[in-house]
Amino acid sequence: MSRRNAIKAETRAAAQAPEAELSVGYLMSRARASLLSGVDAQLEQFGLNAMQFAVLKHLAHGDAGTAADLCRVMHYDGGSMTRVLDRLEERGLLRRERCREDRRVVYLRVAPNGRALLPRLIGAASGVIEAHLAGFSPAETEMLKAYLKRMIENGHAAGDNQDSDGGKL
Amino acid sequence: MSRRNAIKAETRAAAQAPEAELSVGYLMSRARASLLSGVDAQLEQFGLNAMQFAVLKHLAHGDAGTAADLCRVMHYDGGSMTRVLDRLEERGLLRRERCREDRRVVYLRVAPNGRALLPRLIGAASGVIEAHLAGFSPAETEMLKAYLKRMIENGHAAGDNQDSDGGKL
DNA sequence: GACAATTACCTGCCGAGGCAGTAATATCTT
DNA sequence: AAGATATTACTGCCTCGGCAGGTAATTGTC
Repeated sequence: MSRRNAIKAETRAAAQAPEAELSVGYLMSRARASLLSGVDAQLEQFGLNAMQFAVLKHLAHGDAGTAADLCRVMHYDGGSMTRVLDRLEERGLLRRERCREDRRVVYLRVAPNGRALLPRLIGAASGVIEAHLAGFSPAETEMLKAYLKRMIENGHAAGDNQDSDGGKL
Repeated sequence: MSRRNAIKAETRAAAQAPEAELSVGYLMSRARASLLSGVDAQLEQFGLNAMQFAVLKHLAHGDAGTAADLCRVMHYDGGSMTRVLDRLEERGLLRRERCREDRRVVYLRVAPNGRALLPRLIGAASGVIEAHLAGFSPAETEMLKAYLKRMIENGHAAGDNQDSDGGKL
């Protein structure tokens, strides 16, 4: 009944209304959601989700050796990280090993299982990203990444959220 | 001392490893999170969050008149939408009005309160986005948006997630 | 008119992520 | 040495968003 498909479609050539930039955030949310759900769908066959995969990848790559490092590198919450690691350990893809010199620390080691699985995980996840970047020239992909990095740095500078990494990413 | 400092940091500058594209998703998540938390922080003074604001804006702009329309336009879950609308109604920014011809439908009307508040909300939210886009030329902003739209369409085509809109966006 | 299918809205449930607080350990200050 | 501070990992608690189910109302089919 009456359904008005009133999608205004935002005459794109027109003057920049003050809320015009809002669509950037909107588009980013949508693109990210599509990416994420695609990766999750691909990884479902392995019983993992995107976050668990990302953690495993960072660990295998040597980006971090402890949960705290991982949180700093990935800008991720410590409490949630504990639960992600629990899951990876349950799955037998990861081992926790208490450090002897500093008994607060728990070293994280990717189990052989996890290391063996990783290539397939990377393949599945990369496939989704590549599909989303279909038609992008390498230069365009780099441009997109550069834009995103600039936005992140701008947000960082604006103090919206802060953390004390050196800014190297 | 004898701490482990195992952070490798691995300046991986070049060579497109298969997981290189993964950083696109990573950067998008970070940029979006920064944007979102910034907007939420700005809107906190009004007792609203980004989603509630977005809904109010869409309604005021005439993009939708019912919850179902809103969900289609914003690609948002119906159950969650109910709760967002509950909150807006509690705050007195929105009125629900049952349709007489089709008693399933509830019309959503922005209350005078909400309409009066909206400019300030838009200002606060736009400020955050503008801060994140500092240094972007209009052409660059448009380029970024175009990239994001292409990614969304690609994801749509890949069937990662689907919905039956005409593909106009 | 009776039945199925669809639509709109709402509710319950679950996983995910952020935040605060805790216990254990290590480091710094006095 | 003793207390204050910091760090690591972990645990509740909260909100949010997606999904499945449920009810009411409309539409379509026979």
